[in-house]
Amino acid sequence: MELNTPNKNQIPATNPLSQFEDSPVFNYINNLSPIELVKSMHNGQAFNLPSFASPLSVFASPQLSSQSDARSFIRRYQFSEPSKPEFFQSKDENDTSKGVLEAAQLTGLSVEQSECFTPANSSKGVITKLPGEHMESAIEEPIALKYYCASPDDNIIMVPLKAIIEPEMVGDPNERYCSRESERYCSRESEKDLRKICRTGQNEDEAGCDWVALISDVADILTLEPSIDEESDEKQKLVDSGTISFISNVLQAPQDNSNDSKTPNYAGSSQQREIGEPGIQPVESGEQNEADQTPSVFPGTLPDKAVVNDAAAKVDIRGKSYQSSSKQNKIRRRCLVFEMGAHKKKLTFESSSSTLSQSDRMGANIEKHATPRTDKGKTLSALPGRGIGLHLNALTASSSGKAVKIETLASGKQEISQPPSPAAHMTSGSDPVSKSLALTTVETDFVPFDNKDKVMENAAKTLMVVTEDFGISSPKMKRQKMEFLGASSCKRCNCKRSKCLKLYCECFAAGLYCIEPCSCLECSNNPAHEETVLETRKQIESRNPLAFAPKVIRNSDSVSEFGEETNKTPASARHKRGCNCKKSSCLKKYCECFQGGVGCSSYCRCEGCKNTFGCKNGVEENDIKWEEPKTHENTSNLNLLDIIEKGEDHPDLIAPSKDSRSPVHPQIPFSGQLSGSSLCDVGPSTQIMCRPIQRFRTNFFYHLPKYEKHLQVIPEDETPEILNSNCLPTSGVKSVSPNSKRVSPPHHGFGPSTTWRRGRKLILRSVSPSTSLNPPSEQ
DNA sequence: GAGTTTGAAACT
DNA sequence: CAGTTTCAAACTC
Repeated sequence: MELNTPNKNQIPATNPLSQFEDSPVFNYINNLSPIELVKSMHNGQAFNLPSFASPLSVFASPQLSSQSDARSFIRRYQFSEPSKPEFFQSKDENDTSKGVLEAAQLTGLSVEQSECFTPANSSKGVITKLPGEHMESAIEEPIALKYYCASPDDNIIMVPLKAIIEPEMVGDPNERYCSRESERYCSRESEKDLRKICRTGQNEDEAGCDWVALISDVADILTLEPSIDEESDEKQKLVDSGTISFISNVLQAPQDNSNDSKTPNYAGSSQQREIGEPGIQPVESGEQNEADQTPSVFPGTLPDKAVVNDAAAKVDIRGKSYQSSSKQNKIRRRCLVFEMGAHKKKLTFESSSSTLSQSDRMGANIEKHATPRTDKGKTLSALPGRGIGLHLNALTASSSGKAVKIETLASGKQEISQPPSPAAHMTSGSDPVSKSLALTTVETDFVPFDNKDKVMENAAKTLMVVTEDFGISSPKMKRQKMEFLGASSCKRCNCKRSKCLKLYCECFAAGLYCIEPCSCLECSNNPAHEETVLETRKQIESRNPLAFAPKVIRNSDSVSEFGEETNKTPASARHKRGCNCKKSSCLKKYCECFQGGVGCSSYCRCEGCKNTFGCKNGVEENDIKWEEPKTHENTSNLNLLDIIEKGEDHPDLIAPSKDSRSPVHPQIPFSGQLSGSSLCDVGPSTQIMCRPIQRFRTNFFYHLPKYEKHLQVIPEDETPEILNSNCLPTSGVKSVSPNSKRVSPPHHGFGPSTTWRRGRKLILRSVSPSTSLNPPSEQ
């Protein structure tokens, strides 16, 4: 602590007072009318060198390390002004500083700002009122601003999240003492507060909203983080676990993390880099704490990540080789089709945020963050002719589903249950498992594509740990866990000869690049062969515009509100082309209809069909007792079918069938399991975006077969205008294949993104130039 | 995990 | 477009 004193003295000494006046802090203060007068009077005094030294030396924490000097200085510098008057009154500065404080106290905000620059305080100040340029930043980069704010030196100071979501906590006097100790205390408090918030947020819509926002923001940070990760893949993993840990920590009981300033975790290092102070500890320091990282995730890692982003950039500027760009390139891109990005994201978010419940909002938020980020998205979105679509679907969605499912199991109620609602799931605050799972699910959204896989695996592992911790270790559970693990990796192909460039390949068919978990040989379905992939895809689409379209379509007329039963009929959905099963009786996953959880239809040419999901001869499901598989011959009763399907004009608008039958269906292909491919299978190229949160929110689909899971509520009447404009005419295009099989209209390459409104899921689409708008010319 | 079965996709 | 081949997932043991 003694060492710090010289530094702080020296540093300010090198800075002319004029610099202080130009500093953001002053700008900010200037904006505070009460302060303005005082400031003009005492600039020099308030920031003269001696004033910095004394207080700090008194309160400096013994734990201070040289590495944190930079940060210390900044913070000191920030809070020295206000703190001095109250606690270090000395000299003539007193009057000035005090005056500042008093003036500041005239307004709550002023007080917060003027008082010690604790993270909480500062954060609030920043969020509430940002001076000049920072205000702009606030608009453009709210996330960043929430976690750090500019220091006088234009450096970034980490700001705990507490104030952001729970401003009232700022008032804690304890946090206003700006010694090192108190600072650390504040950090801990912030962490606690955040956890607290997370808990309380589950019960409070408003709080929940904030919480969601927080998580979303965190997601942003976390998502971005990998791109600037300077360390190796090993560290990448660390990050992944860290993200999970973060979520876990948020929900778990408060834990101490007193090493905020001392522990050179992400925060410390990044901050220091950011500040660019000598003695800054390299990132390596963060590694030393791999184990500690989890506990410190909150006060440190989170904000750090935010800082790191900037830091990395700045560091690069400074000539340090942190390889941020190369890291970005390292991120594997898996999607073949990409999200449109901001527009869609915004659209989704907005539409969902207005009327949705907390969970809805959460989903929306998460969704919002899940979509467009990652360099992958950036890179690929630029690809011409690519549709808009995010195909993490399977991964995220399925994993979510798994999470939910397992959670239910954890509760010991039923293996494949239908949680009341995602919200309920999230708000069942008393259940740690739920929390953990829920967050795990949510958290997956924060991760970039390939990281998602890793994260999901981590999440799955975490889930396993959690479930085991709670005594959930039955063989069945273990199996489910393993399934979950499998699902976490989304699609995995095992192609040997197709080079993963044919529809045989599930990854390719799903619009995904193959990833490590795949066991394919001579795989060309990777970013390295991007052109080949796209070209091949184009060829396939030219041959069959529906090749990448969802395999299961639903009749729009059956779409209804969630609560309605109108669309619970399997017959309301059908396989795009119908199956051609001969031996499986359409009772195995060989059958795409069965796999998709839909009944065989007149489109099918199956023999000995026993598909109990529906009747291709037009028998309404209502007439079917699903517990008793009903056998029916493949009678191509087109007339009846036409009647039944006259609403098929919206093949891709699928009601979320809160299908009650599927859950009890004796032959549900998935029996609660969500194969990693589930989503992708259905709509890969359909580009239906089933994000984790969506899955999470639509957990009632978990029991549904993979296809059906893809086809969730997309009420046409509620389809956003922007979407409607892109949607097929409601009149629908019924196309008939040469073999008398009706073909669903092409999806126009719309990469639907989904959102929720009034409890229903909307799929937002964007036009993909690559997909033909012409009626499908089914083979 | 190896082998078989199955049916979609691809090819002719 | 029907028939055949190829292919990889699903399934069985």
